Amino acid sequence: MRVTAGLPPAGRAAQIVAAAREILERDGAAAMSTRAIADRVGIRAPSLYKHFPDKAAVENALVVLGMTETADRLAAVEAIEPGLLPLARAYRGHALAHPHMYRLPAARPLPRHALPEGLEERTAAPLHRAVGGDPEIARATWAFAHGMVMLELDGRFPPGADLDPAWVQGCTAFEAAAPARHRSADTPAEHLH
Amino acid sequence: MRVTAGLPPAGRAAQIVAAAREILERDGAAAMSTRAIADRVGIRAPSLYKHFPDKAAVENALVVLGMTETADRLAAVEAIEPGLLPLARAYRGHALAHPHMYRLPAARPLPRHALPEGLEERTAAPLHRAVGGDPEIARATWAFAHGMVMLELDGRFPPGADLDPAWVQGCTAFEAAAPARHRSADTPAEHLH
DNA sequence: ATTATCTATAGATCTATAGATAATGC
DNA sequence: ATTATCTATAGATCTATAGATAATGC
Repeated sequence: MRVTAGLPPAGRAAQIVAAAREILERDGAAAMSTRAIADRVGIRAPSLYKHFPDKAAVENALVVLGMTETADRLAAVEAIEPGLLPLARAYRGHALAHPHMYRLPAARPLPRHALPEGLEERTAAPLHRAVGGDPEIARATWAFAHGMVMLELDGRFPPGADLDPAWVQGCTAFEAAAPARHRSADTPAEHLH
Repeated sequence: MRVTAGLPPAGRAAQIVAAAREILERDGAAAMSTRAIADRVGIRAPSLYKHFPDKAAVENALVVLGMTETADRLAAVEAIEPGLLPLARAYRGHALAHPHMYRLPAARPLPRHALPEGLEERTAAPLHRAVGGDPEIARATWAFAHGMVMLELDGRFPPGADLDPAWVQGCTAFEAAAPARHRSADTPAEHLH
């Protein structure tokens, strides 16, 4: 009962982050005001400052949450079905399912000072492995995936266009360029210079 | 003299767009308030509404300007030195030189209703030609270039990283996937399925 | 005694409209 | 007569602080 009614400070901070997340996911970053967050928690906006030093701290918590979930999801996909294309599909699916949670850590400068040690690397690791460890190709592939997601989220492709072929083309092209390592049988083998 | 002192309405609208652009390029979209624009023109903010129905109309003029300049630049590069890599370098250079002007038409939903007929297609045409006309590869390549630019602008790559190799890798990969057409001699020819 | 919360409010914005005034063009 | 401009201001925000009050934990 106590737990349900008046939650302790530690739980309150978690409630605030959860509320911020719900507003962010439903209405976007612009709607995520301190007042909107507080309303959802059932307190007044100034009370937030007893739990977080400022609004950026709440946002940073969401960034960490978003990156962690992405990292977990990509790692899970990698474990089940290795390869670039499955990873890319999961990446796209996750971003489209949570567009605002995607934008927060991906489409803005990253608050690196607020991140747990190693999270950024952990998020990138499955992609790095999928392209055979080449950092240049990993960057190019990341940019491709990020660009595809952003252009789709911003409605920049023709309305109703089937974007799957473009994803396949991109993944195929980068797989072909990647150093052969655990390459699946149906991928054409070719020389690299 | 008359021209320099009190410009006619038509010129005033152009002045407003120019002022908005200068603020946008220097301080970004958030700084481009109606008041900041008006200050720079030397009038009061409410006077803007005699020349534009609302602030969005001024922004739309900047979007058209940005897209037109990008289209012109890419067409010029294509005429001088055909190929995907020169185009990509020009694209990157233009975006880095004018980051906020890049973001306005590229990193937000596009106000298509406010665009001159054919401008969107004209901007995309050089890239389409550079990848041999395949629309899927063109989309993938566009996404790659946009992603590279956005990640660089948002400081998402490691600080001080040399991104040129990633651009080369991406362009090479997509050129290899593109249908052979005016392909340069040093590009490895290979089959497509 | 400490902590969480509240009310009240500072202090900065923003876009846009209403209505008055001055300047320009027939 | 029309047009551009002005002042004044509506009406909505925003984040964050100050200081009072209530509740909780020794």
